[in-house]
Amino acid sequence: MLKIYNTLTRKKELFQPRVSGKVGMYVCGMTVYDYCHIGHARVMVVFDTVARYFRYQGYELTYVRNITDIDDKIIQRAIENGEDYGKLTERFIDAMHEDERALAVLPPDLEPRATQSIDAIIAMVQILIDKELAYVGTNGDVFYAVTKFKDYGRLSGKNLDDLQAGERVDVDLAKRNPMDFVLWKMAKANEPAWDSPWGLGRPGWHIECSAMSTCCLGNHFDIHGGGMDLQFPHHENEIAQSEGATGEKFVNVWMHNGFVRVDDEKMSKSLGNFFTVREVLKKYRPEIIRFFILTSHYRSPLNYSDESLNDAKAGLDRLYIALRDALPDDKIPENFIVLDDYKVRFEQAMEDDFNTPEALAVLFGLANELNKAKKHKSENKIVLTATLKYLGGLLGILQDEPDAFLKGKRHSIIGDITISITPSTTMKLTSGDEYIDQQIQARLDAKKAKNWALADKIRNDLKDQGVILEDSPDGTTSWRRE
RNA sequence: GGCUGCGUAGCAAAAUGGUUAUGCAGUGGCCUGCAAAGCCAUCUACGGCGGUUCGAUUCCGCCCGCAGCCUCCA
Repeated sequence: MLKIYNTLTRKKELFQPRVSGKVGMYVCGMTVYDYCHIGHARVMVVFDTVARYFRYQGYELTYVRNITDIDDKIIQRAIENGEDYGKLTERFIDAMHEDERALAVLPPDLEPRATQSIDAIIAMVQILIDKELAYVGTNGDVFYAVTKFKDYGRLSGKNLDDLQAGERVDVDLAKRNPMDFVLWKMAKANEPAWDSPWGLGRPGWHIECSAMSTCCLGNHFDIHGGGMDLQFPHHENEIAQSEGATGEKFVNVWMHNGFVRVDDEKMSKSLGNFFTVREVLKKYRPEIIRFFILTSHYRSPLNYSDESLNDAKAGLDRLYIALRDALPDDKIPENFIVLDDYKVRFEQAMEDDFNTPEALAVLFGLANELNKAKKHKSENKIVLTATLKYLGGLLGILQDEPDAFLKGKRHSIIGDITISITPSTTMKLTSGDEYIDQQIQARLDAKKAKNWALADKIRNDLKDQGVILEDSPDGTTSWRRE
């Protein structure tokens, strides 16, 4: 029984798909004028995890995540760069897809772009004008008349009187009401523009999402997601546009993920306190970032710091160490069994509004059992390993070979350029590993000769290079990177 | 100012009206030549004040503190 917190009702609700066995989910994606930061990574990972879980539950999911590839910031950045805006957005779309692959985020089923949805946008604006929910302002821009939509403010718990009392809205003389928002914006000279009944221009941001979601999923669909900050005005405006245009209910469940913070402040471009995914990938491997994001509930704030990333690394190491040497060749048997009690606990956690921290606690419990089974040479270790890896897979983690993960460089071997590699290839063993094996052999010889001083020196030297040696009871030595 | 939400041990982070969260770190033990890893044990908690209750970290009220939104933002 899957329960999801619905922003619209501020309650956890039992999830009931509109059509039995099917789910339509739309998530507001990126505006592509710069590299993705960790906040964007959180949206991708959170909703990827949600999508994976729906599929695991047997739902036929259509997951749509749009791309905003035309807006003021894109135009401004293109001018600054002296670059064609289309070239600019192509570059950052490619970069986004690289980041996505690195984080083991499965691509959405559909990825509509605003610039490829202009016809649908114009059609929707026209309907809103016909229904007198929208009007052409004195400057030629088309605006939505907010007061004409009776439920305006319901999602964000605001009402128009309060908003106007806030007095933080620029007074735009072209609008009838300061809260009215733009649906179609007239183009200035040399700006990218599309022909429309109201003249050359481009769509407003909010109408893009209404048009694209409706195009892909129909007038009424199950889930709409995005960051907390989109609640108002973006999602509020989407409801006004879509319900205004179609006369139908727009979305059943609204899901909003919490922010990534730095020093207790929202990570954002405007504050300038953001870390891009590729920056962080220089220090930490992609799976560590994904694990870090999953350590907190998706609606809670997530504080970004080196300390928390190091903790994530340590936790993930523990899981991989448990998986290491659990099976003769690290291969899960073909017809493996998943231990039911762990599976049930894991599912209970996930079905309680996607409680990934709790789900991870189940994995740690499993790791503890597995370590004991290994110690006692119990055959149970096979089924425990299979279960741990299987449940980890549902979260998009623990799919690497344990040795590849543990011996992989702490930071990705990818420079600025080649992040477009899958997580497992980033873990490829490097040539320096032969040297490590030689040193381990030398140390084993020294140990045999009871030359502890030499043995310890070798171990300490390797430690200084970030390599940790671990002797096992059978006389062999394994190693991993710090 | 209005509207949301949050405040859990050294750090991170869940659940819960009475019973072990979990991870990292610390302490003691086992294991080890010594370590590391692992296993066992263990110390640190529920912002403050009231109320409801046999009993509240958990429900209610007030206060304090923090964050987000009210303008583009995941």
